[in-house]
Amino acid sequence: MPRTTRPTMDDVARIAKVSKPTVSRVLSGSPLVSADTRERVLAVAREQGYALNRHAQKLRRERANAIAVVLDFGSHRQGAIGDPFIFELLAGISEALSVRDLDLLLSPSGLDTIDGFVDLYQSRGADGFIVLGQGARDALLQKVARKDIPMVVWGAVNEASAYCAVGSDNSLGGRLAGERFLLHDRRRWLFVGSRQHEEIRLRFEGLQEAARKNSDVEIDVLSIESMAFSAIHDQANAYLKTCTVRPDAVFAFSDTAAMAVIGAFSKEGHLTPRDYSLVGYNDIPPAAHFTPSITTIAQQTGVAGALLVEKLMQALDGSRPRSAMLPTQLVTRQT
Amino acid sequence: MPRTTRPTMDDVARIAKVSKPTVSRVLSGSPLVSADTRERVLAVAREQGYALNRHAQKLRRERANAIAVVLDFGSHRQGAIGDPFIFELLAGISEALSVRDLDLLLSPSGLDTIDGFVDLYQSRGADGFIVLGQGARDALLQKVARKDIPMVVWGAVNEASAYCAVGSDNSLGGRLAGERFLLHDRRRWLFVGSRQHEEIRLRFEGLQEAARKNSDVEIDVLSIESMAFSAIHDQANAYLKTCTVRPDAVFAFSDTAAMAVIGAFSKEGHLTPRDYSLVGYNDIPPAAHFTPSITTIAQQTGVAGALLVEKLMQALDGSRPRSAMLPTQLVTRQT
DNA sequence: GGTTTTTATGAAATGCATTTCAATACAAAG
DNA sequence: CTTTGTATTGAAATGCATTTCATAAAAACC
Repeated sequence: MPRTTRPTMDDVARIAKVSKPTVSRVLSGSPLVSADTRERVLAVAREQGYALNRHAQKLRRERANAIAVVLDFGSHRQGAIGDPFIFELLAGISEALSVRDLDLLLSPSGLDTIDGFVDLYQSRGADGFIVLGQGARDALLQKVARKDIPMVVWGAVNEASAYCAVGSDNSLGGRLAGERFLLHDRRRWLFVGSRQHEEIRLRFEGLQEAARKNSDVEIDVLSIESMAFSAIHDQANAYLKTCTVRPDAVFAFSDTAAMAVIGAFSKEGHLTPRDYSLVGYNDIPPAAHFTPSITTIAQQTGVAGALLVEKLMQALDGSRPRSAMLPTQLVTRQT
Repeated sequence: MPRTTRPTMDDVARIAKVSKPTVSRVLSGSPLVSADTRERVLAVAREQGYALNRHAQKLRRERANAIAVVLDFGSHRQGAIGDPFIFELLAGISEALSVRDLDLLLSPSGLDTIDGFVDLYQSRGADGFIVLGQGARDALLQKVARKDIPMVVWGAVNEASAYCAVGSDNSLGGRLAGERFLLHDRRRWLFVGSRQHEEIRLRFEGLQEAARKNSDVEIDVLSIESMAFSAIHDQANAYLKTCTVRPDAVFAFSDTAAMAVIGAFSKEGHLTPRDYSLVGYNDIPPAAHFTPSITTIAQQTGVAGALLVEKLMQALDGSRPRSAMLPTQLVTRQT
């Protein structure tokens, strides 16, 4: 007759004729057990189909062994403007956590208020947080950081900030785009993106900085309201129809947005690279194969996830990791 | 002097002058407490900054309140062929779980063997599993299902399968593509994708089925080895250079792959829609705005996530949910 | 007024592993 | 042969909330 209830550590101990602590030691790889005891215990555990109860373990150890990754799906759905880019970031994080044997809790609910963060943290639901894109909630994150909750953020790097951020040099990205426009003698620039997002605002600032090198340059802004692909497309289309002077340079906050702009503008006969230069952001794979291929700003996605996790580990160890800025690079293509 | 150790339920009980069970009842919203006791307890809990220990709760309740979502990042990195599509699926799942107050454990490690699944399940790390894309590991999943572990899979729907699957009608998708090719009098078809993946194999079968309606049709297969965007691009390019007869119709397993093919072929002067018809898969947002815009098969991403979760809930309740097939649709565009 | 029901609350048992501290056994040293 | 050190192992305390069962109090019924 098969056992009706799962074996516990006590059962294993009894059958292997050792004590519970010994079983515990074996299972957590402690060197304090003799080789044959270890083997005996492992054999019994295996033959009994024993699996240790993670919650008992976490309760006792007083840590969750899990990291919450916060991600604003809202802005990534229906149009996925979030790009393969965020996905790669997530993949990198997942891998880095995996290596450290930490669970990844994806976008737990309730993290739109401090209380949500504090509660999840205090209730030991997560040992730390990785926030992807501070978006428009910088204020919230500042408060979280002040509560001494381990957290790192992907996004705009700001030395004055209370939290540790990792992100690419957005302002440099903007500058690179602007310099390219200058090189091509473009004077009427259009910035596409929402300045509510800190990181995107920095890109805009970089662009402005480049613009100052030539007093003729004028920058207009198309402030994106929805992240949905088709919404951007429509907004861009409407813009072109109503603007007094058509832009001869466009800097879009993402490659996907750039694609939307290309489509919208071409419907009105405004073509790149003929009529305007275009620079996107992120260098997602299709950007290279789009027609025309898209000039863009590449970020170092590969290392980003690992770096975020590394910084968070430092925070877990009680130290205060420094923010880090990853280099960005202009990838010159047709547009 | 501030308390050095977190308050426990006992503390709250003592301060509120009630017993521990009463606090527990209040916190879990039981109707078995009088209104003023409830209020008093909540007030004390708030003022003491009490947060219940989730692990103690999970230990006692004997459930994790968490679902593991398994996702093969490997095939989605460096080129993200996984598409915005998988991301949308994930968003849908995240939301549906959130509503039910379940945590989402993203791709926990070790789930590449049965033991991994069994262990995570038995150790109560997760109450159930959602697997995104059975890929090449159908055999593993069959075994998991036979262990009576609650699981639903996004992918190929096969009635003979031991597990519950939700997916779109892949074979219909293939048929629709084939019919379009027939309509345009295309005879030399090329299928781009790996038949190791069950879902993709079904699309191929659908295509074959359509082909049987006309005896002149010949189908060649470009078997994709890597999911990376540039790898597909290179493979497609190499194919075109070495094939004896150039294809006049291409059915690609994803829109992203379709983009890669368009790029690769156009380099050799082989253009769509002039020289060949092309049908992609997934209808990701950029597909509509690519130049040329891509004809594709649309899946019902919106409901997929919610449906997966719903089926899994049934499985958790002990019933055996039926597999479900979502309709697919041809979206006709330029290619 | 006495009895049955309902409502509200508490005592104690339970879920399970880890860690500290003490004890034993055995080997090395003097 | 005693002393000291080392390697193994175990008893008991600990981490914290939920649930069952029992009890007390209040309300409803005859």
